[in-house]
Amino acid sequence: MSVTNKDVAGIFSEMADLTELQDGNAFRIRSFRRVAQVLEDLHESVTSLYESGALSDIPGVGKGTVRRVGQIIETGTCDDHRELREKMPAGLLDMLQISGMGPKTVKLVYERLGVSSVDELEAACKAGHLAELPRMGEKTQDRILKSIESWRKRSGRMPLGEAIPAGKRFLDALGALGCVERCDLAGSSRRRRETIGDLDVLVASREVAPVMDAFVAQPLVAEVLLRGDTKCSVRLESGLQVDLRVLEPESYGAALHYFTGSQMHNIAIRDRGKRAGLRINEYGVYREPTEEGQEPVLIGGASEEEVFAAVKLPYIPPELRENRGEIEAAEKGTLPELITDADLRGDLHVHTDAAEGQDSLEAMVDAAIELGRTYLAITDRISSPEKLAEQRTAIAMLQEKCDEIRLLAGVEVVIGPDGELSLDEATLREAEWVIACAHDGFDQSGEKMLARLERAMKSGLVDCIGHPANRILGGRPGAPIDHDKLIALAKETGVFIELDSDPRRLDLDAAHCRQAREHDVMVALCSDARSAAELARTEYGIYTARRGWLEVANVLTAQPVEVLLERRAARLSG
DNA sequence: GCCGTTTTCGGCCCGACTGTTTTCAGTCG
Repeated sequence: MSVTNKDVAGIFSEMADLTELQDGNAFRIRSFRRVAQVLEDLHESVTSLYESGALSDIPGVGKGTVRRVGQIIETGTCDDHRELREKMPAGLLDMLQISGMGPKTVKLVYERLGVSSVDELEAACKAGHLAELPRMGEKTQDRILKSIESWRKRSGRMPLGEAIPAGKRFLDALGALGCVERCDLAGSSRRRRETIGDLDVLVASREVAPVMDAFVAQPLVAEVLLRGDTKCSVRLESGLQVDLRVLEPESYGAALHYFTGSQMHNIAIRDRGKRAGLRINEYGVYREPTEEGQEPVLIGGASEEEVFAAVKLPYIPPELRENRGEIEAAEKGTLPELITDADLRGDLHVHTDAAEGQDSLEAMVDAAIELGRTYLAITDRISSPEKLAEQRTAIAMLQEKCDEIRLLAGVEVVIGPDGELSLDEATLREAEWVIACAHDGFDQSGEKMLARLERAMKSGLVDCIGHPANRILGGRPGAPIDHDKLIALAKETGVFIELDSDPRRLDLDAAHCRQAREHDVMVALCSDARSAAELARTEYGIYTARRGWLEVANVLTAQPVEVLLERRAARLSG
C-alpha cells in the first residue's frame, strides 16, 4: 500500500493531539508534532527514505519514529496510534480545532458533559451547560459559540498572493502614523509560505494606544478578538485573523525574529543561545547571570542581525527559517545567496491571447521593458499553424522597432492524454521557445501523469515543462507525480522545469525547487502572465524560489538569453 | 520522544492575554 508524506504526518499530528488529550508527556507531544512538521515539509518521499535507511538522519527523527513510520507504511497506522484512538472518540480531535478549546477544556467537557463532537459542544453551549463547569463562565461559553461559527465558515489557509496585499494595507495605514518608527509583516507571510493561516503585523513605537486605535479602525475589520497592553487581534470580513504587536524600538529586532519564526527555527536558535549562556525572547538577547540574585543583562535586540550575531551566526533570510538546515549552513558559511526580483532577466511564459482583460502585444512588451527584462517569449496557446505564422510576423515587426528587449516567438504546446503534443513537429521546430503543459488529468495517478510528461520531454521538441504538478492552491492538489523522477528526467533530457509565479499555482513548489537545485537542474521562473500587470507577479515566484534556496545560477530566467538559445539549438540538432 | 561542547540521564523556548479567580490555569503563537 502506498502512503503519502501527508498521510504519515497526519498520523503523527493526531498522535500528538490524542496524547495531549490523555495528559501525556509534554515533550513526547512536542516530539510527535515536530515529526509531523518535518514530514510535511519533506521533499523526498518518506517511504523511500525509510527504505534506504536515511530516515533517522533527519533531526528530530529517532528510533521510535522510524519504527512507527515502518508500521504506517506497512499497515496504514501504527500500534500507538491505534491504542490512542481506542481510548477516545475521534470527534474530540475536531473540537481541538475550535479556537479557545485546548486539550484541557476538550477533556473537561467530554468527561463532565459527555460532549464528544463539535455539534454536541454547540448544543451544550446553547443550553448553558458549559458555563456551569469549573473555571468556565458566560463569557467563555459565548466566545466558544462564536469560534464554532467561524470554524464552520472557515475556508482554510489563504494564498500568499491574497495575504500580502491585505498585509500591505495594514502596513501603509500604520506606517503613516507619526508615532510609528517601523512596521513589518512577520510570521509565515514574512517567510513567504505559499499559504497563510493568519497575518502578523509588528510595529515599533513608544505609543501603543494610537497604533491600536488605528489598527482596529481599519476598513475590513469585522471583529476585535482581543486587545491587551501590547497585543491586539482582529478578524477581517474575509475571515482572516490579523494579530498586531507593538514594541519598543530597542526590542524590535528580537521581536521581528521571534514573531517571524518558524517555531522550529526559534526553538533551535534559542537552544543555541541557551548553550552559550544566553536567554533569547521577543524583547532581546540577555546574558544569564553567573551568580545568584543578579539580573540578566541585555546585550542586543534592536535588529535581527544582533540576534543572529549573539548566537554567532550571519543573518539568515526569513524565507529560509524553517529549521531545515539553514542554521547548519549559516554556521558553515554556506548559506545560499538568494535570488531577488532584480536578478530576473527574462520571462518565458507569457500569454497575449487570453479571452478577457487582454493587453496588446505592444503593452506587454513595454511592461516587460519597464520591469527590466531583456528577453520575453510570447507563448500563446495557438493550435493553428496559420495563426502562429501571423503572430510570428507581428513579433518580428515589433522587434524591428525595438532593440531594448529580445522577443522570442514561442508557443505553449498542450500535452495530450497519452503525452502527445498538440502541434506538429515542423511547427514546433520553427518556434524559438516551446513550453509544454498538461492541462487535464488532475485525478490521474502520478505514474500516468509522469509518463505523459516523460514522453513530451523526450520528444526533443520541448524546452520546458510548465507548472508540472498543475495544482491550484486551495482548489486542487495537483498530480501526485514523483518529483525525484521528474527532476532526473529533466537532467537527462536537458529540458527545463518551470516555476509558475501565478500565486494560485506556485508550481514547482519551494521544496521541489530545492530538490532541483540539489540536482543541478535549472528552474525557469516565469510569470504565466495574461496581462501586462501580471508580468510583475514574478514577485511570488521569487518568494517561492527563495524558500527553495535558489540562487541566480539555479534560475534560467536569471541567465542571459544565449543560455536557452544554445540549449535549444543543441536540442534541435541532436 | 529526542538529544548530547555537562552524551545513556536529565532536560527540553517563553511570554501575553483572558476569564475566572483572590493567585492562576488554560490557550495561543
